[in-house]
Amino acid sequence: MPERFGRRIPEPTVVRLPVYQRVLLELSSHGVATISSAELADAAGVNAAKVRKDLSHFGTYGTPGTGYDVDFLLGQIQRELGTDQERPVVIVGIGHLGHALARSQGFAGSGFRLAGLFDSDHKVVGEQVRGVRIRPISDLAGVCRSEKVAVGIITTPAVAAQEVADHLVTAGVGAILNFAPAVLSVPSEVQVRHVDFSAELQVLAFYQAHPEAAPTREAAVTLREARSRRPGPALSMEAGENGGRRALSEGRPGT
Amino acid sequence: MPERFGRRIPEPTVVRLPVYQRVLLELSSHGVATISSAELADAAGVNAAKVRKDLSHFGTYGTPGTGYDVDFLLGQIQRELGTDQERPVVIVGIGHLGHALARSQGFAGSGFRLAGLFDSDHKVVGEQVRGVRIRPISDLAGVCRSEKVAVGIITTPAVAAQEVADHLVTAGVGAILNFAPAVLSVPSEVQVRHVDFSAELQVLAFYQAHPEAAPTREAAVTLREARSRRPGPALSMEAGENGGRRALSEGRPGT
DNA sequence: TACTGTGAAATGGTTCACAGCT
DNA sequence: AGCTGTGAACCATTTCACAGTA
Repeated sequence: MPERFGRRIPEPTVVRLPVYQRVLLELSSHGVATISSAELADAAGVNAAKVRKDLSHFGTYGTPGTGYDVDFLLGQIQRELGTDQERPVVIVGIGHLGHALARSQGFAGSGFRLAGLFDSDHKVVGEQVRGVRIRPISDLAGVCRSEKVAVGIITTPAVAAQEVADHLVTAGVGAILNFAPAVLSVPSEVQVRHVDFSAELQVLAFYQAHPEAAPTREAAVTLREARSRRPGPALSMEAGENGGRRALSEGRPGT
Repeated sequence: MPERFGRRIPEPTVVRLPVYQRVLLELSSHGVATISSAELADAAGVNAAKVRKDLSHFGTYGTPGTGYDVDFLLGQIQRELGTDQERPVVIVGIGHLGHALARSQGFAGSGFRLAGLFDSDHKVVGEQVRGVRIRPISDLAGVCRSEKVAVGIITTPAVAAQEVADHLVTAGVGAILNFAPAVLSVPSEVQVRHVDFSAELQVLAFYQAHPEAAPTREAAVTLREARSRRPGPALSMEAGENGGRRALSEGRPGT
């Protein structure tokens, strides 16, 4: 029996769920009906054991001898991730990056809704991005409370980040995605994730300068390659012209 | 003796290096002369043992009984990260995100130089961002080769990402920072790091929906708090008015 | 005394390998 | 025959705890 919750879910597992979700979404749109852990692993750039172990934390979703039903598994993952509900988020700091995130496609379809944009600069307050008005920081706490905002995104300069985080925490926001290059100090019950563009560049540069110190990476494979490297027809980009849903590696049709 | 290279450096260690660097940069600008592993750990949001183990991979930089010399340690970390050299990078896909990254401060001071901007859209080709002209993708390989580009940044839509990655690899670019929501398939000697904004949001949402499954986080502390929680004077924002460089937790002056 | 550097122990995540199901 | 789910083995990283040094 799978470990039906109460248990801790490893962070690396949770990080991989959105990747599986994306692959399954694409497979589903191509009319693929079932997929094995090995194929899903190829497409996600991980290995098959990891896929199976990851999924086993949530339930028994596969069928021995066949694999996983794409649409069913997709539904389960979306349920776990809460992609079905709409979580309100705010972005604080509407510079170029804040603008870019506000306009990105990452919200719709991933279960998030832009509940507010905030900036301290009087010159941008009042502007609209995607139909959402930019408000002054003084409105932040009020909006977070009234809209029950779950996640706050910080895209301010580093010097302002801690102050904004304090406002968010005070307003009851329980999760923060921080793009500012600063370490935030928040109560331990608040979740924080840090996205640091220049740190990522530096990590790449480091391993480039010291190849002998580099970890060995697992090679990923495109969906098309995942299919062609295993027995089965090539993955067509025109979804299922034969009408029926297919397994990713069923026997060649018409032979 | 510290393990003087040849050895593998754990990825988590490399990821923390830029964080230490940033903290030390700030300490240095405040005129702080020395810092203990415990204080650096507080400011970086990690624990002291981790700081010491991380640094031990590179050399013996500390002084028992005293701690680390801020400027010396900063210099060593910058040397390890190669922050002293200027690495040329290109950005492919100059939408809102590409624009934002091109304009960001993350390049200068982190050891990177914008060597080229590329987009497939004829409408933006020819525009300038930060004095760098946007060129067509057909110029990509040529520029990468002639400028010896080390790192390629992909900020295209997901569908274009693999094709761009192929171009970069062909042109000899050995490291890719991928912002597109797609798993890239590249030769194993090419380093890839993936920054996925909406996946990060989903991870936060997941742990918010399942608090019982959440990992327990280590609480960080601001530089100011790091100092005040330990015996010593408050960290002043006006750098060293007493002229001399100070330890972060030296005894109270004038008592 | 106060701190670093580091073996050794503990933890946590990954991979193996196979029993069991379809 | 083929593939899942999962204990057990393995490996990497973190944390402990302390000998050694300024």
